[in-house]
Amino acid sequence: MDVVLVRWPEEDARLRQLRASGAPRLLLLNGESAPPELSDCLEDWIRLPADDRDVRARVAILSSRAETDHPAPRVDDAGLLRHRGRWVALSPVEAALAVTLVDRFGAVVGRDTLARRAWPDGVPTRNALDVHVLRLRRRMAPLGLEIRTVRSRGYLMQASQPTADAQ
Amino acid sequence: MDVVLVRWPEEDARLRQLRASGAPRLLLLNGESAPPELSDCLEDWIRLPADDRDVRARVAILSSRAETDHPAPRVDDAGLLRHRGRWVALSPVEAALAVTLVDRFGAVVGRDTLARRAWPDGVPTRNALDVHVLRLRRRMAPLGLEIRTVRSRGYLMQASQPTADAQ
DNA sequence: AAACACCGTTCACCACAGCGAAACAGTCGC
DNA sequence: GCGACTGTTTCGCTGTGGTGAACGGTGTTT
Repeated sequence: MDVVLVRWPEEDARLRQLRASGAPRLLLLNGESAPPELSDCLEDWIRLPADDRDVRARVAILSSRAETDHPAPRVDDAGLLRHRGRWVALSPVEAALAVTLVDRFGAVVGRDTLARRAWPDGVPTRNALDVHVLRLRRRMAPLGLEIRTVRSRGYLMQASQPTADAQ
Repeated sequence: MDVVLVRWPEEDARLRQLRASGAPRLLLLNGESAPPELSDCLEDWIRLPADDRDVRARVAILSSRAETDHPAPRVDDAGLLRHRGRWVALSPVEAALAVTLVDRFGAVVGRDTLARRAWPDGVPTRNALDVHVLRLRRRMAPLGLEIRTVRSRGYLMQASQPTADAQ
């Protein structure tokens, strides 16, 4: 994934956007500025002037973290679910569900919440949600995303990983 | 948490130990060495000679990551027991028990306290609590958490002791 | 020391509810 | 008409919570 270079503190507004979008970013410190407070593991900084190798090394680290760490997908305005450079097209109902799940990526979303977002005027059947979640699951799988069921509580979207559940 | 400073590449052996132990570490690059490949988010590097502010800033970042990366477990509002980036879903009864135990993480919680939290209107059977503690134990194990029994006192939740089978 | 009650662990079993998945059917747009 | 989208039914698996019972360790009583 591409790492965005940000002059700091000059481009502070742009930095906020990048943080919100989750893109990996490298802050380029000019001269005597105080070191920044990093928001997460997808952010790093380096003081200029710097060895070109060092800049490239930090960019490479951020890039690899963005690939393997906690990548947050997003649903664009055309209903495309994008994740790690790839995408799949979603149907309207699936997009509504995906938006809600991505919105709370990594956290549980109740079935009733999902149902209201997908069918504001009332859920057709008790099983309709299950079926659409099933279809969404199959669409998302190639992107390395999965929807985990939390029984009697709802669903949780996360990056596919063989963790957290064994017996 | 204390951040360990490592001269690199001189102290490579020591670095391996630190990586295995999970301690946060800052690599001090001497002169013209090529930048290292970082193993995780608890590792960072800086090229010497460096501004003292910069070293302190990177130490501070690593330290705060170490704090927030290995906190006590927590039970989120959906009944998920989260610990060190992983999670397991708990049933309602288990969640009630886990909340109480996490609340006093590392300290003993009396059986009566647990029973009242799980069944405010009275415990169904004499060994109902035991059975649910057993089930909770098995669910938590993959997270590296365990419940120790303190005879005639209650139970205590803590991180699993290393037992020859770890990852 | 043996017998005993107490406490906790673990297992097997059951009834029930939530959810998964397939298969089918109706609708809409190109 | 074809394919995509959606809704519905049905079947069955699995998680859940409660129960009884067997097992074992511990401290007390006789």
